[in-house]
Amino acid sequence: MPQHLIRKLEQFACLAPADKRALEDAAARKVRLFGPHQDIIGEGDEPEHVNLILEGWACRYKQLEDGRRQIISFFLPGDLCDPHVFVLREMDHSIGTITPVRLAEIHRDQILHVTEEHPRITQALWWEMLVTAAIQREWTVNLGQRTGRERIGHLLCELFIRLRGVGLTEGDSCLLPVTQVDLGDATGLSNVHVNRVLQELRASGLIVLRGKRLTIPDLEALQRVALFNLNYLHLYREGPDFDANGSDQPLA
Amino acid sequence: MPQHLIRKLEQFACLAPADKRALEDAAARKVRLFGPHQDIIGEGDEPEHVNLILEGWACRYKQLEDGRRQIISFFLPGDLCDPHVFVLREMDHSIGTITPVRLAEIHRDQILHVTEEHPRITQALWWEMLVTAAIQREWTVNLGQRTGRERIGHLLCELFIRLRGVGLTEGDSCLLPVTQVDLGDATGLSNVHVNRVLQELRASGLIVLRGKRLTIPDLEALQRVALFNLNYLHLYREGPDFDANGSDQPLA
DNA sequence: GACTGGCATTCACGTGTGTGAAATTCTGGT
DNA sequence: ACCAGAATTTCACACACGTGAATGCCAGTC
Repeated sequence: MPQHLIRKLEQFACLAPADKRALEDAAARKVRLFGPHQDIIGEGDEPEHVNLILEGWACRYKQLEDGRRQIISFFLPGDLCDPHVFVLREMDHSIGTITPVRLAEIHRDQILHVTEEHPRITQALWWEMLVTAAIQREWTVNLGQRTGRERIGHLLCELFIRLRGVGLTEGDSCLLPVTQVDLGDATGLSNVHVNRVLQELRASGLIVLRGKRLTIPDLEALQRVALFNLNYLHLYREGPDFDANGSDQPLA
Repeated sequence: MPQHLIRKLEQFACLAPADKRALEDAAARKVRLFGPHQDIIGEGDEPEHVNLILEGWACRYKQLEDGRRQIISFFLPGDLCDPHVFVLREMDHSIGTITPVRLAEIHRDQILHVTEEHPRITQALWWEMLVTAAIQREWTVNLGQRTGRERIGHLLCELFIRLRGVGLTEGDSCLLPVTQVDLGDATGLSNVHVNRVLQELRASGLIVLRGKRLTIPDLEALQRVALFNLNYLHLYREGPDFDANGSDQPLA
C-alpha cells in the first residue's frame, strides 16, 4: 500500500477516496524486494516501468570510469523513480538500494490510465516531478557553493523534512540508514571529512546521531547554519476546494 | 522564429511541416528583448508563461544570503525555461541573462493547444524536459566528483555539443560569451582558479580561447580529459517512420 | 586620443578538504 | 557469547583551491 506516496501527494493536493484507491490499485500489482546495496536498474538498461519505493531507501548514482561515485539523489518511501523514463531509450545512470527495499513496479499503461482518469493525481504527480527537479537544482547549489559543514547540514535538513512529509519522523528524530561513505558520495566529500563535520555538528549540539538514528533538537538552528531555505520544496497546500483547472492538459 | 528550438527537437523527433508551423506560430506572438545581466524572472515571482530563448545566453541561478552565487544551468538559443512552471506557485530561483537576449513569451494555453494538436511535439518536448533533467544530474556529478580542470573541460564539452545541436558552431569553434567569473559560478570554482585551469587547458592545447571565441581542436581529447560521456544528452534520433506510440498520454 | 570600467591575469599566502593507513567500535550471524 | 566484517574514528601529511589585492589589458565612450 502506497500510504507514503499518498501522504506525500496530499502535501500538495487534496485527493478524493477514488484517487487514493486508484493509486493503491496501481501499486499493488507487482511488488518486488531488494536486498541492501543492490542495483534496481543500471546505466545502459532500458527502463520498462516506473518504480515506486514502498519501504526502504535507495539512490540514484553515477560512477565515473575511475571509480569515483556520486549519489545524485536519494529515494525515500513514497518516491517515484522517474514517472516518464520510457521516453528516453536508456538509463544514463543507475538506481541502487541503500537498505533493503520493497517497491512496486508500475507499468506505463497503468500510469497513463490513472492520470487519464484522475486529474488531481495528474496534477499532484506534476508537482512531485517539479519538486524533484527543484531538489536536484538545490543539490547543485549545495555542491557548488556550500562548505562541508553546510552541505551535510543542508542534506540532513532536506532528508528530515522529506521524511516528515511522509510520516516517517518521530518528533525531532528519524532514521538515517546511510553510512558516512554514502553521505560523502552525496555531498562530494571524503568519508574522513564527513566524519570530521559530523563530529563538529554533534559538538555544537546541532544534531544527535547515534547508530542509525538522527535527532535534530533545533531544526531552525540547523537550517540557519546550513543556509537552508525551505522554498524549494514547495510545501504549500492547495485548499480542499482545489479545482484542478486545466489539470488534464497533456504537457502542463 | 524558433529555428533553434526546431533544430534541437529534430535531433530527437521528426517534425512534420505542420508541427513546425505550430511552433513558429506559438513563438511569434510575444517577443521581448533583454539587456545583458538582467533578470528575466526572480526568485519568489509567479511565473506566467514559458520563455523560449530565441537569441543570446541566459542562466538559471540561485544566490545565497551571503552573496555566494551558483549558476544552476545555462540557457542557449532554442532552450525553453520550464515548460510547466505554472504548477508551482512561485519561483525558487532566478533566471537572468548573460548576453542580450531575445525571447518569446509563450502563454500556457498555447503550449496546451500545441501539445494537444501535435503529438510529435509533445513527445519531443518530453524528450527535451528529460534531457534537461539529465543535464542537471550531470552537473551534480560534475560539482561533486570532478576536479577543477575536469569540471571546466566537461562544461565546455557540454556547451559546445549543445550549441552544435542548434547549429551555432562553426567547425570546431563557437562563441562563449561568458566571463571567467560566470564559469566559476557555474563550476563552483573561484575566478582565480578558473583562470589557472583555463591557462592549463590552453597550454596543453586542448582549447583555444581568445576573446569570446572558443575552439576545441580535438573534442574527443577534451572529452577524455574531462571524463565526458555523451550518453546523458540522449542524442539518438528516432527514424522518420517514428510512430509516437502513445504520445498523447497526459503524463508520459 | 585620453578616460573609464570591466575582465583577465598574476602573486603570495592561507586553509578546507583529500589521502592512506591504522586503530577502534559497532553489528549481525551462529 | 563470540567472531568476522563493516563502519567509524583518529592521525599525519599533502595539495587543490580559495582569498584579497595588485597589475595589466582591452573595448567602448565622450
